[in-house]
Amino acid sequence: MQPPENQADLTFRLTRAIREYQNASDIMDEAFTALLGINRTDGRCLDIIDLHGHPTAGQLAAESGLTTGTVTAVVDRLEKAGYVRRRRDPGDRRKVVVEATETAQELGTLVFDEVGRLGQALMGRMTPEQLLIVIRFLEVGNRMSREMAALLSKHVPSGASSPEDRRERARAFHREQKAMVRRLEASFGPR
Amino acid sequence: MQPPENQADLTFRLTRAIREYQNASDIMDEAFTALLGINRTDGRCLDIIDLHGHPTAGQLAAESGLTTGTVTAVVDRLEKAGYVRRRRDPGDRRKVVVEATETAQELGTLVFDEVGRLGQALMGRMTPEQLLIVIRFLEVGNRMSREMAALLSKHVPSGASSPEDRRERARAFHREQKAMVRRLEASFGPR
DNA sequence: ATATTTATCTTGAAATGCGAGATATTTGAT
DNA sequence: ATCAAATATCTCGCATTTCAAGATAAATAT
Repeated sequence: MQPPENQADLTFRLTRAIREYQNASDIMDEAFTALLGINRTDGRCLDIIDLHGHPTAGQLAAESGLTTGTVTAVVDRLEKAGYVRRRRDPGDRRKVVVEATETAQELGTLVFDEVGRLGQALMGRMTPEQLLIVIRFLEVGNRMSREMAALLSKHVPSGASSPEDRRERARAFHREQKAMVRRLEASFGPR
Repeated sequence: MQPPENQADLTFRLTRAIREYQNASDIMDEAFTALLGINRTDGRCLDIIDLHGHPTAGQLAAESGLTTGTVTAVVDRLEKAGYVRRRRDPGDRRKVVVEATETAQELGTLVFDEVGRLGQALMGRMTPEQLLIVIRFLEVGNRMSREMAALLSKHVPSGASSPEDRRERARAFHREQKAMVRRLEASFGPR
């Protein structure tokens, strides 16, 4: 019985699976995007629209990291392709609400509902305890990433910047990060 | 004790955590990309370069879904920014091998090593059995996604296509997908 | 009532990506 | 050994996408 080595192997294997998860879902999204005949950015925005229900153009811009001008063009293209429509928000007529059409939803269902069913089948074979283990792992990981990203954003230069400045900023982030890591690690409880 | 409802809640919660995982890691990548002062595509390619060690330009094109001409421009920009360098493959002088510079690696380490440490700390608090549950879940999910994506790619039109054609293709995919789902579900074993 | 802020769209210019083709290298056939 | 065919990357003209400044309309604050 060699728990230390076994643990290390499993840790490595899990790290790898996590990293590959991102890649696998990217590939699926790309294929869907290609099926719809839209470009990568438009596909990303359509996913955001689906995930958020019916965001305003501004919300879409914020979520996607694109400028509002670009979002106008994205929505124009998606509207032309028949995948979204615009609606004025009745409570604030400055705002344009963007929603997915029935066409987009139908295609999404055709492509993703069986994946979803398969996922349900997989989860259906797991005990509540097992589900909770995975849930906790992912939820903690999500929280870690979000907090780290928020902190890192504070160190991003607002305009042009030299390589030396970037390195200094990365160092400053690293120092603050260590404090955050200590706090988060403490929240994990005893080892 | 209500196992059916509890199970459904947990399943929903896990589905949600999975979907949010993708978003969380995207946000972290975006922040890193912004710190480096490179655009989204260049950041994506730098990630591929890091993940694959030192891909050839052609491999980078295949992984990224970009044309080789575009990859040349991407590598030009990354090289100019000091994050990658080109090297001729001594065994085949047609091939250009692209590798990350020490600068890129240093910045990557500054930004990601503590996240990695935190991940290790989280995993260090889990038993081998718990690790295995998460590993299996992710590895099965990764396999599902990859196989689905490969099948879906076969239904992507090779050029311009009408909305009706896209719908038909999605339907055809759906039918073949069901057979695949049955096979994959059978591989999960008894419920 | 007026000034200020907010939300989206327009526009000119810059950046990015595609696709055809050029160039160099390697592989396969004779 | 020689030549044809295939492979790998880069070049180039053009198309598409994105940015940033500014315009317009609507909502909020004074």
